[in-house]
Amino acid sequence: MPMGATRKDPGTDGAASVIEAAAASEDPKERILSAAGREFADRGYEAATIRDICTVADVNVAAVNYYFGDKRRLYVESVKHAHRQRSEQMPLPAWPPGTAAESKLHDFVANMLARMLGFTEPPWEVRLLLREILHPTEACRELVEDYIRPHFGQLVAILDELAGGRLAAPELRRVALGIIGHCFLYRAAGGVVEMLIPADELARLHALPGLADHVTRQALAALGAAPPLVPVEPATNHSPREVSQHE
Amino acid sequence: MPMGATRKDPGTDGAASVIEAAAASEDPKERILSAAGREFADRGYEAATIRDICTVADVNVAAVNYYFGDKRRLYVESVKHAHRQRSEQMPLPAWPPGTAAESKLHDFVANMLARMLGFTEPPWEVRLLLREILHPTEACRELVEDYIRPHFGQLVAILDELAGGRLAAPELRRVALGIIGHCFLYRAAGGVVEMLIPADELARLHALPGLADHVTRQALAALGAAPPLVPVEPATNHSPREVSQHE
DNA sequence: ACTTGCTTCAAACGATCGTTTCAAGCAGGT
DNA sequence: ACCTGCTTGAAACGATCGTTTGAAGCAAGT
Repeated sequence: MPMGATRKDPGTDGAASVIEAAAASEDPKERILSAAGREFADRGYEAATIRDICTVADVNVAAVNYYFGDKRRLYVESVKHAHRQRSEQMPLPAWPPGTAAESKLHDFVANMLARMLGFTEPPWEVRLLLREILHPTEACRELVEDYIRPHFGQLVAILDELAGGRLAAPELRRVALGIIGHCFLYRAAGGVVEMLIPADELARLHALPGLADHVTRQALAALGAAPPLVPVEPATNHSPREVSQHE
Repeated sequence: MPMGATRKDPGTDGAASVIEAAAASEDPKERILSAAGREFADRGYEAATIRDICTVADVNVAAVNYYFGDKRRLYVESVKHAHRQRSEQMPLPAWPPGTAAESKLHDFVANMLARMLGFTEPPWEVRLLLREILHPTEACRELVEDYIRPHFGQLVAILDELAGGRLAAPELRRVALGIIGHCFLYRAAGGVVEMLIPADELARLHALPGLADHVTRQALAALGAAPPLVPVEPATNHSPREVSQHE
C-alpha cells in the first residue's frame, strides 16, 4: 500500500516535478532502507530476498552490496532506520507540570497502544521493531537503550507518582511490566487474541480508547488509586465474597 | 546469526555407536518430528534446513519427503507434535470443589508461568509453539482451539468466581488478557525485559514463585479481592491523593 | 578533451536449498 | 526360490539465493 510520502523536510522541495505515487525518495540509499524495512517486517530476515527489495526500491541488485556491504548489515541499518523514523515522528509525551498522575498514565497507555497498534494502520516500522524484540540480533541493544528504556522510565516515574513513593522500585517495575505486557499481547499475539474473543466483540476490542481506558483503570485499581473493577456492595455487613450461592 | 555459521561437522563417523544422547526413538518418523521441532524452534522455518533436520534425526534426506511430503507439512506436523506432547505432560490444573478462587488463580498463574518459562529448562516445544503464536500459519487455529482456549476459559471462570458474577464477560476477558499478557511478556520479550531490569535484580525476577505472587496479587487488587498494592494510609482524614504538594 | 571518482547496470558465479529419482535393502506370504 | 510392498540410500536436478564482476554512464575538475 503506498503510504503517504513522509516528507521530513518540507522546506527544500527542490524540483516541482510530481514524485511517483509510491514513496520514492531521491536518495537510492534511503529507498533501499524503506523497501528493506517493509520486506524484512513482512517476511522476516531469511525469507526476504535482496532481489525483491531491490525491485521494490527500483535499484539494481548490486546496489545493496554497494551501499551496505551485505544483507546482514542492510538489516541492521533498516532496523535503526525504522527506529529513528519512529521515534522522531512519535516523541515521548510531555505534560505541563501539575498534571494529575492518573491523566498522565492514561495518556501514556493510550500513546503506547496507538504506537503499537497504530490507530490508522499497522505501520511496517512497528512490525520490524517487534521482530527485533522477539528475535533479538545485534541491533537490539541500541533499540532498547534509545527507544524502549526512556519510555519504560517514564512509565515507572508515573507509577511512582501514583504510589506516592510508597512502593519500592522493583515493585514499580513489575507493575510497569504488567501494563506493558497487557498492551504487548495485543500487538504480538493479536491473531490469537482475535480467535479467543467472540466475533461480535472484536470491534469493541479494536477500539483503542476503550482498551486504553481498561488498561489504565486496571492498573489504577491495582495500585489503589481508583476503586476496584468489581463494584463494591453498597451497604452490607456481610462479606462481599459470599454473594453467589447459586453457582 | 544464520549467516557465516559454518556447518557443524559431525566429525569422524568412526564409532557410530553413540547416536544421539537425547531422544533416539525407534520410529524414524518420530525422530524426524523431534529433530524438526528443535530446528524449527531454534532457527525458524526458513533458516531450518531439511538436511540439518535429517542429520540430527539420523535419517536420509529423502525421508522427510517420504514421510511428510514436503517441508511445510513437516512443519505443521511438528507443531502439532510439540503441542500434543506438551499438553499431555502438563494437563489443565484441577482443584477439589470448594477451593478458594484466590488459590486457584494463584495456582493457575504459577502453572502458566512454569509452562511458559520452564522452571527447569526452556523446552524447545514451548519455543516452537510461541513461534506459531507470533507468526501464525495454518497450524495455529488447531493450536488455539485445543491448547489455548481451554486454558483461557478456565482463567475466565476463575475470574468470574472472584468477581462474584458482578463483572460482564467482556470485562472478564480483558482482565484475563491482562494477566496473560503480563506473563507473556517475560516469555516473548524476555531478552528485552532483562535489559530493562538492573542486573542485581534479575535473579529475583527469574524466581518463578515471586513472579506468580506478584501477578496474582496485582490481579486480585485490581478486582478488589485483595487490598491494593500501595499500603493505605493508616488513619488520616486527608485524601491520600494530596500527599505530594511540592511541584 | 581527458581524467577522476562515484554510481549503475546486466550478467554470471558459487553455494545451498527443497525435491526427485531410481536402484538397493528387507521383511513376510506363497 | 519368487514376488510384493514398504523403506532406505546416494546422487542428482532445477531453482533461487547472496554476492561478485567488469564495463558503461555521468557529472564535475583540470
